[in-house]
Parts: sequence; structure tokens; C-alpha cells
Amino acid sequence: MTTKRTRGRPPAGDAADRRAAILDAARTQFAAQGFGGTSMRSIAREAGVDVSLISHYFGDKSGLLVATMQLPVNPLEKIASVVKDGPDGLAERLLRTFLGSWDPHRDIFSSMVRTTLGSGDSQAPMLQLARNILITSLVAVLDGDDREARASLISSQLIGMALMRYVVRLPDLADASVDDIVRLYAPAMQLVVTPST
Amino acid sequence: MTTKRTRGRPPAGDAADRRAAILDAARTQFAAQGFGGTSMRSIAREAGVDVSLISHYFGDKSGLLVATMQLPVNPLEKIASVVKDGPDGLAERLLRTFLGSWDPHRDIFSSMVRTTLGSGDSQAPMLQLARNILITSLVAVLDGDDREARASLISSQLIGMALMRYVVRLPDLADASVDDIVRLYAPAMQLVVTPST
DNA sequence: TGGTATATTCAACGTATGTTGAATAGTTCT
DNA sequence: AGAACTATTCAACATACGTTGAATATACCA
Repeated sequence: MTTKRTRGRPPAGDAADRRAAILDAARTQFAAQGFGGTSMRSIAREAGVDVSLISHYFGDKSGLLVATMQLPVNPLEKIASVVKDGPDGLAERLLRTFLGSWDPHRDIFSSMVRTTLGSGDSQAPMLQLARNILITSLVAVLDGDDREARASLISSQLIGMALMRYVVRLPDLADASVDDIVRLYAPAMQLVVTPST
Repeated sequence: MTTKRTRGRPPAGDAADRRAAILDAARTQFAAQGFGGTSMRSIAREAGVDVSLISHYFGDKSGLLVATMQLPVNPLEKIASVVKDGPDGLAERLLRTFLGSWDPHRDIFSSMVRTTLGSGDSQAPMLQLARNILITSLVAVLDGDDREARASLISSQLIGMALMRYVVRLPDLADASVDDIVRLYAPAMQLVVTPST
């Protein structure tokens, strides 16, 4: 029952934190349908709130998106720092760090991917960051030939896996434990990091 | 100069094939901005044509999308058939078939991914097909433990690579030759197909 | 030559969307 | 108690979109 609220400030006690409700609904819907595919009105509806309350709190739709994507830590930086420790066992460290960072924030990852891919803005912040931070630091730590292509492939392995786990949510990947994934996938990633000689 | 056309059927000779122009513009824009991010008016503008001509030829916007995605062959079927030949050297066969099928149709692949991911329809035809055909036939041909998860991982390797090559277009992957990719990536994929014992 | 079909534009419609401004009710500060 | 602030809804807006129907000019067929 969407409790019919009256105009004006509600008495303290109903304080059911509409702001948080809006953020929650937004996160879910952005993750499920992307930025463009989600309307403010449908977010408002799910949050049980008038549309204009969103504007009041977050300015406009992009403001809401930004608020939605606030993360406790910046996963890309953690990953970049893990790369710096050299190529030995890098695949496992990469996987554990990546999954450790994103598993608690699947919806945000999904939003980012859907938003980034859904609106072909190749200047999108996530793409820039991924390119500059992830690939650049990978290139720096790899040995041998074709470092750029191999760095891109390693990124594609991480992103592809995350795509299936967080966005498409294939059950067998979405429900696997971190240890399982490391066990099954780390050797294959490591083979791109340090090709057998 | 967008030649100002007059109302009524143009004299034969200007026969610059507006239908094909519409399809071209649509393919490019769907590939670049996804289905939702592309408006019929902007397609019409790029094709140098009135909006309603699109409806005339393709019925409605989804009709245009469908027309845009017509492929000479069905790549998923080719891949599924290649899987059937058993796990030995499967990675290389998969990569060559996949790239052979999609390299000539990057824009279509990009459209599909952007459209599929941009509008979180988890019933989207491409997803269903990928799940049922690709993963199912992979599961059938793998040996050992964790077949489902490994099949999902192999798919994620293919999709992730294609994402970077066709959609994001990282230069080092987008410009690499098929042989390069096979050389750099096939061993890593094969290690998921047949884990070292 | 006449009639029908086709290619094309024009004009308008209905709808959904993001946004804005005002109204109202409660809280907090002085 | 009064003023200032905050939370909330309501009503309206301009805009962009997909779609439709009519108008017009040419091509094709008998």
C-alpha cells in the first residue's frame, strides 16, 4: 500500500528517510535498465514519493546518477596499486581485489556499465579511468612482446567476467564464490600476464 | 550540403537509394549510441530524409532495428557447430570462427550489445540465444568439474574480447589481426576448456 | 493515354519526460 | 511566540519523441 501522504512536511516519526528510498530505487533501476531507460517518475513511484522531491534533493537526473555512484573506496585505485607488485601471481591478486571491491556493489557496477554502454559517450568517465589507470598500469608491469594488446586482453577478461557476474547475472558465475572463480580463472589470466616461454 | 528535396517522388536519376541511406545511418547510430539513445529524427537527418520516410519503409522504430540487424549468416549457429568438434584446440577454433563471423559486422555487434545492455531486458533475444546456444553447447563438450561455470567463463572471454574490440574499440584490440589475437589469447582460453591436469 | 503504385515531404497529434515554481505543513532557532 | 528553514506535494511547462494522415510528384503498367 503506497501510503497516501499529504502536502507539507510530515510529522517526525514517519521519518522513513525518503532520500535513502530514492537512492535505493534509483540504484536498482539504473542497474536494471540503465540511465536512459529509467524515468524519474518510475523511481519516484518505487520510492513512494513525488517526482519533484528528487529534483529537490539531487538537483537533476544526472545529479541523482552521480549520488547513486558514490563508492566507499575507489576500486580502480586499489587495482592499480595491486598491479604495481609485479607480474608474479598477478592474476590471482587482480581477481581477488576486483571481486572484493565490486561484489558488495554489483548494482553500481551494473549501472556504470549500462549507462556507459547504453549512451555511446566514449568520453564517459568510467571508460577514461579504465583506460588510463587499469591498462596503463598493466602495460607498465608486463614483460615481453605485445604488452599493449595483452594488457587490453587482461582488462577484457576482468570486464567480461564482471559483465556476466554482475550485469547479465549468469547464475553459474553470479553465484560462484570468489575462491571458485580464482581457482577456475586465475591460471588462464596468468597465462596472458606471463605467457609460457 | 543537404540538398533540399521537394515533395513528391523524385525523378529517377537522383535515385540515391534513400532506403539504404536510412539503414546505414541507423546502423551507425545504433552502434554508437544504442537503440534508446538514437532518435528517428537524428537518423533521418543523417540520411538526409524526412522522418516519416522511415515509418514508410520500416513500419516503426523496432522494425528499423530488426532490418538493421539482418545478417548474412547466423554467427551463433556457426559457433555452436564448431564447439561440437570436441575440446582439443577448441579455443583457437572458437576465436577464429567468432572473429571471422563478427569482424565484418562490428556495427551490428555493437548495436546488439548496446541495445541489449542499455535496456535491461533480460529476455532480449540476443541474451537468450547466447545462453541457450553458446553456453549449452559448451557445457556439453567440456570434461571434468565445474562445467557450467567454466562454460560461462569461456563465453565471458569471448564477449569481453568482442566488447573491447567492437564496442569500446580499444585501439590495441580493435586493430589487431585475427592471427595476433589467436596467438595471444587462444592458450589462455584453452586453459579454461582443458585445465592442466 | 490513363490509372495505379511508389517515393517523398509536410503538418499535426498524443504522450512521456525532465524541470520549475508555488503552496503547505512541520521543525528548529532565537 | 515568531522567523527562518526544511520536507513534501501539486500543478504546469516546454520539449522531444514516435506515429499518422494527407498532399504531391514521379514512375510503371495496361
